[in-house]
Amino acid sequence: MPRDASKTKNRILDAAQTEILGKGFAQTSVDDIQQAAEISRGTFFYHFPTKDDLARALIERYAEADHALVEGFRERAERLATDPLQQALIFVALHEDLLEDVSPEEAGCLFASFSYEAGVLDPETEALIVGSIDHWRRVLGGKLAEAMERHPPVVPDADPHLLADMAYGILQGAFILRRSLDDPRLMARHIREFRRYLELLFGVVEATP
Amino acid sequence: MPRDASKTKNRILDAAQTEILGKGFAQTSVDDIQQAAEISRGTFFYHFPTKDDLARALIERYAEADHALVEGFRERAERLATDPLQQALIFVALHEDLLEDVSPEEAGCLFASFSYEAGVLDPETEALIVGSIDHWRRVLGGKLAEAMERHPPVVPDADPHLLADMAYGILQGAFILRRSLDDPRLMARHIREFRRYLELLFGVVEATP
DNA sequence: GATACTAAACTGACTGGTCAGTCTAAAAAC
DNA sequence: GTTTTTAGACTGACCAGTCAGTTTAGTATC
Repeated sequence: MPRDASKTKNRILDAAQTEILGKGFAQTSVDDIQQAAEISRGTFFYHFPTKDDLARALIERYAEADHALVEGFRERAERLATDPLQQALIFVALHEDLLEDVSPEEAGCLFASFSYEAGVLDPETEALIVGSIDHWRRVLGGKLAEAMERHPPVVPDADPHLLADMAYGILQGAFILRRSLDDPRLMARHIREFRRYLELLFGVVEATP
Repeated sequence: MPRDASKTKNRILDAAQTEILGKGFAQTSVDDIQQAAEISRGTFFYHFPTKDDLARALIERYAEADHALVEGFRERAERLATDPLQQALIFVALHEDLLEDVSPEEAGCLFASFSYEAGVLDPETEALIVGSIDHWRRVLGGKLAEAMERHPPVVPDADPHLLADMAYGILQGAFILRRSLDDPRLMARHIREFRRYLELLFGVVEATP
């Protein structure tokens, strides 16, 4: 009996996401989203009782996709190598591949966008973001911790989880830089540079002084 | 009541900055700012014809302060050491000191905040942000380039400007993480980790495999 | 007498949100 | 196999509130 509701709902979410990544949540009106999604104003509120509900749905979808992506990367890394250090390096390299050639519009993390607009989200959704970021950090941090057990780093007191945080930061910074800089490849190179650090830290590349 | 206009103007700017860093520009109303600054509505518009003018003034002030800070750090680094590598390391370490014990409210960069709210600023102000970010990158990148001439890095094709970008990212990422994480010292440790990378890259610390 | 401010009322555009009603497609009744 | 029913999907005009910005009339300070 019904028309395909989920299709429309996803169109709304898609439109909202690009709009919000560009302008921020508060500055994106329901009208903006409605026009971008090419649906009527009423349809928007049919699917999302309030604008805040949209925000929550967006974050939930984003968090799910993020989780799937990270787990996918982890699995691929574990399939491609048995050594945890190699797995960590592959995990990072997969991010590199993903971020080759990102347009300025695509460049951006919904989590970061909302983190600069505090107070919009209810505590549970806020917690979802924190959990999602944490998941990423734990996966990479965990692999690095395993790696350190087998391959002692060339400096004594290296902290695997601090390294993961650093990588997270490089990712976020790259998003911001991508918006003002022209080079579409820069993001991947930033991550590449981090990978090089790991290689150096674990003595994968020979130091040639 | 008082006659000192610049004092009031600065109070408005101060209030606006903390408010905007917390909630974002669009979500911060003139009333919010006016109440936080404890001035009347009329006074706000006496000093800033439009809300956008406030945004511009804020960015200009922030960019100036940023410039002064970076140049100050550069000068101190150049005073404390003659070797460009040591200067670069000190330059980074000074950031570390600055970011010891940052509260979640303070954690944030106005440039990043506005970068996720595109369309608010006029092109000139936008350019000011880009220029400001670029200045930071050029100072660190330049020092690292000098350093590489004197001290060849242990890996062959290290790019000093890419390294500076990475550092910028770590800084930005640390701001975002600081908002959801409890540890006030984390930011400094993130930067410290980057410094360690530089030391490793330039062979300042001995690799002990 | 000019500058710096206050207090409050006001305007108009725009915002999130509502609602009475229309459309669509499939199931039920004949 | 045509007609009727039904319920979810969708529409767009409309409402009430909020926002940036204006105006006005007045006070305090130098």
